[in-house]
Amino acid sequence: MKTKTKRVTILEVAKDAGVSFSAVSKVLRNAYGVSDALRERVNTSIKKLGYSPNMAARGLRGRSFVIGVVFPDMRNPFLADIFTGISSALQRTPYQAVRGIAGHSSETDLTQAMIDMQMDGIILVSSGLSHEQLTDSGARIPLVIIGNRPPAPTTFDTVNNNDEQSGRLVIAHLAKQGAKRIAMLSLESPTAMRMRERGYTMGMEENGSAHFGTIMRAPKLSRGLYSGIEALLEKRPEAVFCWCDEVAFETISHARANGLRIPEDVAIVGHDNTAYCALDQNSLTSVDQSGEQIGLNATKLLIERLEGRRECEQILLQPRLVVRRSSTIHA
Amino acid sequence: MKTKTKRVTILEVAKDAGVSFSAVSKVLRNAYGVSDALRERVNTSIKKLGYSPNMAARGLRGRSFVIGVVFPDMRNPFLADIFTGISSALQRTPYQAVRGIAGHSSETDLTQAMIDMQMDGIILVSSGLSHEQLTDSGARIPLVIIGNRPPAPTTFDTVNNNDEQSGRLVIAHLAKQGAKRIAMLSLESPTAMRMRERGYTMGMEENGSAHFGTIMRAPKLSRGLYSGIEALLEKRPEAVFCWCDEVAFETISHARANGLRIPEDVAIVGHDNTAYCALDQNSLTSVDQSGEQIGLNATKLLIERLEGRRECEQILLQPRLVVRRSSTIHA
DNA sequence: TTGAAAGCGCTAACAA
DNA sequence: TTGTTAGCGCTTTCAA
Repeated sequence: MKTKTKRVTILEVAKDAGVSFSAVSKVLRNAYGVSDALRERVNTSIKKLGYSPNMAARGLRGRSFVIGVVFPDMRNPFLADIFTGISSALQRTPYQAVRGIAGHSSETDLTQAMIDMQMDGIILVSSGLSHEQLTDSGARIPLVIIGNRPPAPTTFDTVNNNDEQSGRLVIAHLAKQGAKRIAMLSLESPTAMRMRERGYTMGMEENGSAHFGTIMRAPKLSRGLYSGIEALLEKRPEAVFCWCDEVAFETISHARANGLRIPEDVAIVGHDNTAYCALDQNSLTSVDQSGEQIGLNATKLLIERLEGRRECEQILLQPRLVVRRSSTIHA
Repeated sequence: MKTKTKRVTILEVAKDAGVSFSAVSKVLRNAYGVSDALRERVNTSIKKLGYSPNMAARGLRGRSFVIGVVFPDMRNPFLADIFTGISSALQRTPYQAVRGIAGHSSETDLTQAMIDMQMDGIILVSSGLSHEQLTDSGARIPLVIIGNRPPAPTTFDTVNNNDEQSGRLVIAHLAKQGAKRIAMLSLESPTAMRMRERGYTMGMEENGSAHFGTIMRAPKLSRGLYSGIEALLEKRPEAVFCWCDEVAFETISHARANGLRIPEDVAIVGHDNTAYCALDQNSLTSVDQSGEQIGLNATKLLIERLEGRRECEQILLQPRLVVRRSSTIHA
């Protein structure tokens, strides 16, 4: 077995600086009662020896100053936006940098693993966990949930896009252009999707076309989606509202392959306004929910929690529609 | 400050099972000299109490059984493939699950942070670090580098796609269709790109069209790329070989926006064969370098290292070309 | 086959 | 203002 290279410890720094090792710890923690001279001396030694604190040891006693971020997968570029928000929010705080963590194991395992690694708090994105599981996790560690709206959280905070609003924005936009037969491609698990569907349904009702509505739900891993999209397109809807941009891109692909023109034969709208929407070959109308803002807010909430807040807080952000060619029926 | 919920420790398990706490530790580590009866009893208590070992404390003494994965960013879907490979490789080993970590801080900081968190080893993907920095890191912690081919590594292992081959495959394919003026859009930092460029150059020479070659390098964050692509397209090359699919998609977008037909006016080839290539609106010819295989191999190497191997190893994988409409000039 | 005891590197009372 | 002293939860000798 490989012998790990010996690290510089707080003890060696203390010896080098000619002080007690707890003095070094104090400097590290910005604790009270350290003279400038001592601080200076210690800092010099730290730099000289290239010391850096051992997080594991640190976490064993107090806080580790590391927060964990759990993503369902890495493939959705929208998640990257959220992470950007988290990163920049952390930069302005006295806290250590983020460590974003994604994995393939089950979310419960991952969350547990993070607790095991002494993370101070966790941000869970688009989790498929039940309300009960979330409540349980929240009782064990400070927790912020993104993209999931449980009825009445008691142990954790949430940050969400106003998904009803998303659905209504889309339907209003399409209805204004005269569309009636508007279908929706949704997703099975996260509760945020239920909200988006509700917005869609409300919109359809306001539009007086509820009768023409169809919601099709796909399982998370967009496998069986293919046949689903084909089947949906065969019904010749005037427009399709897709729960995320990736699915919308695929719908565009299928429509084209079947000789349908976009938006003349079928208008398509996505959600998240990810970078690819702007590409000429997609030119996809999409709902922008600012992942960066979401990440920013989630981090803010988590830090407040770590600092002592006990009551739960819920944040709801407003989306906006970015219109492009894919839904501009009458140009 | 929030008081953390008390965790179940090894001590409580010991009490519950009526054994010494070191006996529990032995069961946990599958150490020698534990009777089946004792093991049984301890395991029952572990399940009953829902105990799970504290990684930080464990890492303080021995191995943490956690390995870190550093990605340059989250936006390239090819990186997700690599992560898939790493995950599945770890599933078959006696080692703990992976924790993939991505961040915005500098790579050196991240690597350091991982060492601080007691990770046993690190996989660095598409790192921009210098050979010296890599050598230094490799001396401190078991290290595997992906997508970077330093001349003669002495402290770490590498797994790479045969990037020269990638370049040659593309040029051969285009040359066979009569193309001469083939441009390449490359990237500044990682050395893997230098290899890919070399393959391109060699291909152009074999094709007798070295004279017509142009390599344009973009900085990592595809910002200034836009104007670059425009400028490149204005020279009206017959084909453009892009260092990755994302850039190829953007090139397609610009070409279309400028009224160029693909592939009649300009053929386009990408690299990585990511999922979007197959979409009808892209139908992008691309080099497949199997991220999953790369991740798998990297993990294998890292585990070998952790188990004691001292000599460095280099693995080179062969790419293959997946032809689609974007480069089928004569259909 | 089991258990006792000594740390790993650090934080956070407490004493000096 | 500084240093002393307990641990945090675990691994790993070494005795019993």
